[in-house]
Amino acid sequence: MQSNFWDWKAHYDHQPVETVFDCLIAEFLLSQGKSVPSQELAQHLYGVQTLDELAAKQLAKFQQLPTLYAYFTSLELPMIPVLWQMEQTGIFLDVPCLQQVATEMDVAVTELEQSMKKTVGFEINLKSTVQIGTFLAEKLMVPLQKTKTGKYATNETEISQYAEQFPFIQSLLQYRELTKLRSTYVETLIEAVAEDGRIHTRYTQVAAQTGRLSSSAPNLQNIPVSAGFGQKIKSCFKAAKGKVFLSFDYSQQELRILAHLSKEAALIKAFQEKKDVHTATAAQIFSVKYEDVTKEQRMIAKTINFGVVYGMSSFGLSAQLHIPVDAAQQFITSFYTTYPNIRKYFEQYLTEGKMTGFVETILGRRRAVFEQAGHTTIDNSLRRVLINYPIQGSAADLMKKAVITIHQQVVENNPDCALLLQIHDDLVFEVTDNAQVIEDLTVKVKKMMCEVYPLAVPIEVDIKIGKNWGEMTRI
DNA sequence: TGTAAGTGA
DNA sequence: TGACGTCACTTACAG
Repeated sequence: MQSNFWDWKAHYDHQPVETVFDCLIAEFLLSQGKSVPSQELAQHLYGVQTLDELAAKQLAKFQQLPTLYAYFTSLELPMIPVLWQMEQTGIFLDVPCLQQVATEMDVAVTELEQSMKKTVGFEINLKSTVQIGTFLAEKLMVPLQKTKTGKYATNETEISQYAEQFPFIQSLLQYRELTKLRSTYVETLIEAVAEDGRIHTRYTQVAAQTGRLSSSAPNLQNIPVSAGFGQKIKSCFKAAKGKVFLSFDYSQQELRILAHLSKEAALIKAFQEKKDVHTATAAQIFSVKYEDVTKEQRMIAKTINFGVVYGMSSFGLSAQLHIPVDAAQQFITSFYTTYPNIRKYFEQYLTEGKMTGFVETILGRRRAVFEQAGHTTIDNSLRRVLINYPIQGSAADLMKKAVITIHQQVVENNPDCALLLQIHDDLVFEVTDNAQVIEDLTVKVKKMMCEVYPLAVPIEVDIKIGKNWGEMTRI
C-alpha cells in the first residue's frame, strides 16, 4: 500500500500525458516541487523540453477559457486528495467467506460441465465461442446469426431466444454466468487483497471521456448485483468490526439532469410532484391516468426514458423491447410529443456544438465535437455520443462537487467516518456503528448531495445501511 | 493484439 | 444504404 500522497499520485506516471487535465496535474505536481517522470511523454507529445514549459503553455490556454479553468481548479484538483484517501482506505474483503462461495460455484460448474459435455459427445472447449457456435449451428441446427467477422454469434441475447427449445442452451447460459463471475471476481478479488486485509482500487480521473471516474485493479465499479452468486460475492465485502456501511445513491439523477437541461415542463412537474418518473412517462405516452398505468406500460416507458438518454433509435428500441420497428418508432414519436422540449433541447445543443466545435456540461467541462481535424459532420454514432455527454457528464460534475464538499466537511479528520467507494451515482461510507453517528451523517451527507447544485427539479438520494455490501437495507 | 462476451453505472 | 443505446474494465480465446 502506498504510504503517502506523492507515492500514490505517481501512478499517473504510467499514463500518457494526453489531455489538458493530465498536463495541469503535471503542473500541479511541479508547483509542489515534485518531479514527474512523464517528462519524456510531454516532450514527445507537445514538443516541449521541460514540464515548466508545458505548464506555461497549458496555463496560457486556460487563461482564455475561464469557465474550464474554474471547473479544473474547483473540481478536478480538489478530487485528487479525495481519491487518494479512498484508495488508501480500501474496503475489507472476507476471504474465507469468498472461498466458501467459490467452492459452491465449483460444484455447480462441474455439474453443468459434465452434463453439457455428455450432450456434445466429443471433446469441446465450452468457453470457446467458435467451438460453441459451430456446435449449436451445425449439430443442433440452431439458426444463429453471424458476427461481423463471419463467425456464429453466441451472445446471450442471440441464443437465449432458443433456450426453451434447447436445454443445452439453458445450461450454457448458466455455465457462462458462473464461470464469468468465478474468473472475474473470485480469484481476482482474493489476489487483490493487500496486507491490511483490504482491497485498494485505483481511480482514474482522465479515462472516461464524460468526466466520470474509472476504477481498476480491481474494478470495484462493476461488482455484481444480481441475485444468486453475484450477490453472494458482493456480500463478502464487509464493514470492519464495530463499523457499518452507509450508501447514498442519487435517484434518477440522469433523468433529473435531462429535465433540468431541456426545461421540459411535463418532466419537471413529474419530479416536483415526486411521482415515479417511468409511470408518469407511461401515463403521458399511453394517454392513461397515472393510477391506471400497467406494469407492461411502465416497463416500456422506462426503456424509452433510458434509451433517450443514449440517443437510442427506433431500431434499438425495437430490439430492446422485442417489438416491430414501426411500433418502436410510434413510441418514440409519442415520447417527443409528450416532451417536446427535450427534442428542441437536443437540436439546439447539437447545432451549437457543431458551430462552436465543443459541447459542455452544467459546470463547464468541455468535449470536442470533432475529434479529428477536417471532420465537420455529425453522423448517428457521433450524435449518440454527444447527446449522452451533457447528461452523463453533468451527473459526474455534480457528484464530484458533492464528494469534495462531503470530504472536506464530514470525512476529513473524522475517525467515525471514511469514504470507501464512488460508483458513479453512489457513495459508500464505512462508519462507526452508533445510532447517533449514523443519524448525524445521514442527515449531513444527504443534505450536501441534494443541495450540491440548484437544478430545476429536486434532487433525491436513497440511503441504505448494512454490515455487508450485498445486503443493504433502505432507511 | 484484436474480438467476443459480460459485469456495472 | 447500413447501422442500429452511452461510459467504463476484465476475462478468455485465437491468431
